[in-house]
Amino acid sequence: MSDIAALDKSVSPVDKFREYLVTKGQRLTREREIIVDEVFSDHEHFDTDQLVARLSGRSDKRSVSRATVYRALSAMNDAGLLRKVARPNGREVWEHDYGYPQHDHMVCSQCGELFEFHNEEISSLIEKIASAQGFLKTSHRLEVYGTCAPCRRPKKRRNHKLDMI
Amino acid sequence: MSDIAALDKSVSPVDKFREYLVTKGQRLTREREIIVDEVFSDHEHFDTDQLVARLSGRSDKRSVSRATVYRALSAMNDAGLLRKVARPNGREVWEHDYGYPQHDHMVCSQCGELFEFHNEEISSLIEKIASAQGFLKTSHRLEVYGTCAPCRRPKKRRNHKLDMI
DNA sequence: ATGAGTGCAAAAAGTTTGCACCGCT
DNA sequence: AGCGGTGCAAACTTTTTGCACTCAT
Repeated sequence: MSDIAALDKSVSPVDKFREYLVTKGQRLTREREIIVDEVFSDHEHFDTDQLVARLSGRSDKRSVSRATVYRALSAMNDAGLLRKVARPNGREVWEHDYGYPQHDHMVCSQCGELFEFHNEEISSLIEKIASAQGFLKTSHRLEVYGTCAPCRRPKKRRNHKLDMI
Repeated sequence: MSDIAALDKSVSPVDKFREYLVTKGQRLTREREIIVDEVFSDHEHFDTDQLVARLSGRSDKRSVSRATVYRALSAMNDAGLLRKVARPNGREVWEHDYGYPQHDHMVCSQCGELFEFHNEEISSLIEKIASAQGFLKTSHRLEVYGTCAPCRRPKKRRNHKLDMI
């Protein structure tokens, strides 16, 4: 059901958002469209402030205020377009939840890098455990912490994102 | 190794904390001891503000300031006594990580209730996936979202924590 | 037209920090 | 004495909100 919709690439993120907004009696404004465009222009993880930096204070007609970005992200989250994920150092990060296969994350405590992985067994196992307790699962969030392969071989120093804070 | 220590009930949280502090050249002050006592007096999840409310502004000799509570929680986290977990509605919550068996959480989106569960299969599966990618796992955090059993039978209204915000 | 949406600035919420004073070792 | 710790208040960071104006339907 929702899985099918989520994998149906024929409906663009913007259209998906519009569909959601309609059901809520809300509108797809120019600002919201700009934000969706920007957010889905690549598959990178991003935090709210990064997005605000990219969108606000522009000189052209594609500038959006901080408040509107916050409001839009919240709506996109409710619409199923985005979800919040792992924080390499306490910060929340957004990622696409629509048109992107289900996956989880490994977070390197050394360099802060995020690694995505998908495993069917885990999903079904979680599903099984939940239903066994009468819990109706809608989603899950799994983060594995530790040290990534590159950081485990200390040949030379690598990019320590965590140090850059 | 660290698993063994974590399950060794002969070392109290306070002692565990002292051990950690010594290695850091820090001290187990009266305030820190009060905080550890309070935090380990029961197994409930709590947020920082709740703890501050219980500890600051007291008239007796067991009053601790907000800043000190924040500083102590951070240290206890580093010491392995506490860890942050699921936020039923965006808030971070603390729980015991020391002397308490590994477990994960199901979060009810309806009432906000947290349900703990433990499953060995999941842990080993995660372990397997991580090492397959050369990732050295130290810990994980899994949250399952959905609707809990009580909230699924809509006989009558129940405590909606989420509404109380 | 009309109700939702936007920008701006102020306010809230949550957490950190500078500093003078306190106390353990 | 010397260094870490505490309390307090100010500063910060991040997110939310009130309000007058704008715009999508």
